[in-house]
Amino acid sequence: MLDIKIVREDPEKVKRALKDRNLEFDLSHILDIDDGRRALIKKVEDLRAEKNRLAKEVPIAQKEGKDIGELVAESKEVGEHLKHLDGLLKEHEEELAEKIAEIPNIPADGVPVGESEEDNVEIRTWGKQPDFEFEPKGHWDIGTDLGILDFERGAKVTGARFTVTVGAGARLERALMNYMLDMHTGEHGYKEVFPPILVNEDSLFATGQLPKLREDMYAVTDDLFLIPTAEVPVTNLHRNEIIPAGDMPIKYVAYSPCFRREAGSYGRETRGLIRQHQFNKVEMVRFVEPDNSPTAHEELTAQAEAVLQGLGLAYRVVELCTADLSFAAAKCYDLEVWMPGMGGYVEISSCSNFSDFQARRSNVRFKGGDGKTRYPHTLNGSGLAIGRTVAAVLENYQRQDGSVSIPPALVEYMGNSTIIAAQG
RNA sequence: GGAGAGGUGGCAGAGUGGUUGAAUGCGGCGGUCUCGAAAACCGUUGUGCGGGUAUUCCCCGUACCGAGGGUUCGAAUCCCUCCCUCUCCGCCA
Repeated sequence: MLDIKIVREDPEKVKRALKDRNLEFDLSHILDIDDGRRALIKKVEDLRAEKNRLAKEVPIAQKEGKDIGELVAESKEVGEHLKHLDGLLKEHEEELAEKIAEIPNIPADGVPVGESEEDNVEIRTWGKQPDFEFEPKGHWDIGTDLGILDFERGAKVTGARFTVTVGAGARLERALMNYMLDMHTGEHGYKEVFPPILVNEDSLFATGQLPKLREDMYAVTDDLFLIPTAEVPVTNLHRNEIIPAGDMPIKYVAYSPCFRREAGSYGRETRGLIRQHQFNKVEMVRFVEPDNSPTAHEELTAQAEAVLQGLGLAYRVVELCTADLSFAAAKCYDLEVWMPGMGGYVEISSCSNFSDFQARRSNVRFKGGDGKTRYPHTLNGSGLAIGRTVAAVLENYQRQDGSVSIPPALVEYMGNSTIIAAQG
């Protein structure tokens, strides 16, 4: 959520941001509501002051044995007027809150302006794409042939885009989860949390999924939703809190399953593990002081990259342009892993700086060293999406005989196996 | 799911209609004292919004005692709905 003061004081900046995102938005309407709202606040508070004054006079007059009839009558009159204006004010405030919640975050300075994902900018690449002396297979074929990915039974048990991992496949999923969590807790200083995977609407509003992306999520009974990412529960851990000075910065890492309806995406990347309705992910979330967020963002991105490097997977880092930036993000790097079987790069991590956008929506503040209360900046990044990592390992480490060698870093997590052979 | 109790400032804990943003204690911050520290004593102690010839320290108004409504001239105090916590029972991985 943007600060209404910024919209009021620097509407040109907001207009530019919206234009860069290729959005049409009527700011003048918002400013009109805000003007009306502030005028009403003044009137309402003056009336309230008057009413408070009268109410205080009543017991005094009573003590002095005076007639309070006139005071009461006057107070009643003020009360009527107040009630009317208060109702109007409430309407203004609700409309303003609704409108301002629909404005996306302002892109950070330096974010490339673009019209579509075509305009994203490659920042760097890492690693060497493996050479094969044979035609590399897609991970769906590798996994199916080895008996470690079962797409058909996943579809039977639940439906399309649900997959069962079996034997060494299931173990690989678990190994990756532990490998990533161990790295981020052990080497990068994150505190591990294991959050609820059902969240309420307030939490989804705070991180920016609601109101816009309702259709992309699974709603269950009791007004709860399955989380699309651990970002939601973890970022909401401190909703409506003031973080004490000594507790900043905060670094959380969480494993969670993620659920996405992927409404409207049918037909795109449907094969294999790339676009599932349920997948596992390890997510890093940070709360930092505003000045530190650009540095923290680079650091967080490097920490996600460290996982790919540890696994020996070639990848590239792409900075999203204004058109591709998500609603709440001010700046975002995508990590795209090389998939030899698919013959292309696939997004495996998204590392974003949300500036104070989510903090405002969730009303998280922190006490600075100077004793002032301010909004922190929030950041998060996948470290990594596990399903896609399984796919990447299978494709990059496949061998001519159909088996898959296990990346050295994962051997200890795979019961010291070095190879995945066909399952019995 | 049933029965009961309860949600007050960082914490503990008063406060059942009247000048209460809220006693008291602890904690925190500042100071006095001390070579220094402790103790003692004194002072101070939240958040949001609006306004102000205040714009890195201020002043005025207003709101906030789980949330939202209601009664009243006036509500932390009374009424209603919801949420949460605790105890006991039931059920249960």
